[in-house]
Amino acid sequence: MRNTVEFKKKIKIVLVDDNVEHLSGIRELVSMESNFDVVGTATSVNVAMSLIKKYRPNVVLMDINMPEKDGLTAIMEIEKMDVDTKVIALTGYDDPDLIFRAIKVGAKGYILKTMASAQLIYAIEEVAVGKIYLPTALSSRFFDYFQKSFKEEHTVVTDDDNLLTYLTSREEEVLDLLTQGITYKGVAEKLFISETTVKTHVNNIFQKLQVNDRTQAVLYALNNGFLSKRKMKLSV
Amino acid sequence: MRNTVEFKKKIKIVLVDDNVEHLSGIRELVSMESNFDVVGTATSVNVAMSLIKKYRPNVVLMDINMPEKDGLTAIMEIEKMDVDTKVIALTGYDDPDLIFRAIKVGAKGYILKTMASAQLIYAIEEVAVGKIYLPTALSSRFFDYFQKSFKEEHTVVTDDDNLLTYLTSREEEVLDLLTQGITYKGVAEKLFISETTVKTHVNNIFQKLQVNDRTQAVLYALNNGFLSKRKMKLSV
DNA sequence: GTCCGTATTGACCATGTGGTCTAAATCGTT
DNA sequence: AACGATTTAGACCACATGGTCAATACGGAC
Repeated sequence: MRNTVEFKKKIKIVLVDDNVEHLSGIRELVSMESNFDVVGTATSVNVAMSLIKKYRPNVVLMDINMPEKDGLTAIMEIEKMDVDTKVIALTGYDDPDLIFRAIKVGAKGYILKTMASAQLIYAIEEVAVGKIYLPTALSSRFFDYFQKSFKEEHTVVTDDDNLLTYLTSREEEVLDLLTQGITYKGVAEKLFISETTVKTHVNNIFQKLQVNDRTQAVLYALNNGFLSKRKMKLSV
Repeated sequence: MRNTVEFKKKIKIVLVDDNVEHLSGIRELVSMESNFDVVGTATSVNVAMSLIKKYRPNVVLMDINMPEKDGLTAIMEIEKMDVDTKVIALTGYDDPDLIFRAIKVGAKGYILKTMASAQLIYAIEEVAVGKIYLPTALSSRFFDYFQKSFKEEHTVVTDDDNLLTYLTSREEEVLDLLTQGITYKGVAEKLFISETTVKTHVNNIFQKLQVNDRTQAVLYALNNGFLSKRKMKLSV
């Protein structure tokens, strides 16, 4: 298994950590692998970015507990560069929110500093070939967090006393057009009905949604998952 | 290890699959475990729901490739019941979108029918004790999909030609109030300026956002991450 | 000091919008 | 056949909204 790797190019790595001792520690550890090539190290995000632009490494090990310029925004910037450089987040804390945000901004791996060195090596190898690596302990934290954040969104949208449910289908059509910023006249033309009729519908919508102008109606619709409804019917 | 389990209560399981043969196959498989107790099986979501309400199982194995009432909506409903019943999605396909949606609606596990039976047993045990179980192969699919969907959102919001950037800070304040559905008079009172001034600001906003009424302005603001901006400054 | 951008305010007017009342045609239900 | 809900439509009115022009005041930039 390891032999096949020998034939490939070495994995180019850049290390980023504001703590110099950590940096050399990690460097020593990573350098022990014969197919790893540490092309640069940095103690600040700014230096790291220029290193990355220069060497185009395969993998960046990024400490995300740095002051000044935050490690997360650094990951975002690297992602925005749209190059083939993968970032593994490195930190001391297994805070679910931090894990979630790191993955969200594009980290391809997340390793705790307390984890065994073998795990770090393995993560680098996996990430280098395009996979995403999250230790099981961390991935379950991630999933928990993910589901919770979605459950909150749900309870808001799926609320039983959602006034949108009182709308008739025609009123929904009209509201749909209102949420696109269309005037009475525009709606009337689209639905092939008179402007007066549109006004009647709109007034009924206001009554049912307990608002008194179109902006509030649109806001209510958007905040209560009006757009999500038709999506649900097709895809969930 | 297994001995400690013996002292605990058995894990109550409900199986749901529209294919009767699959159903009996899974039942046979699951029943072999001494600490599993299959309290019911169903070939339709409706029957399944009443079984779940009746027996309050610890785990539900749910085939999500069923016609008529979809398995995913079934999971949503179970979640909405807010009971301590965990659902493991069971399917033949490792479609990333399907995996993502299943987890999104609250599935605590996702197993392919082609996977080894030992994996299913393990998944049930893990999920029963409150963990989330996704085989590595599937979790990497999930993460890929997750990051892609977020990357798309990003590119929209971070768009360079975002007209919102042309607004002055005062105009942003006014727009902020507009996105809450407040009238000229209301805005004037909140900002301690005259109604006329508000109108001027609003007109300038329309010019800059290239729209011609407040609804469209609000929609533009919402669609281009106006609200997300202040959040970002604090939390990313 | 002068210029430019921003914030402020007033006046005027056309039109869009919201509120209310009435009423006809249609459709499904009882 | 009768009823209720929905969809359609007109009339009328008050007021909010959007468009335009002009003017003052303040701050920073050159």
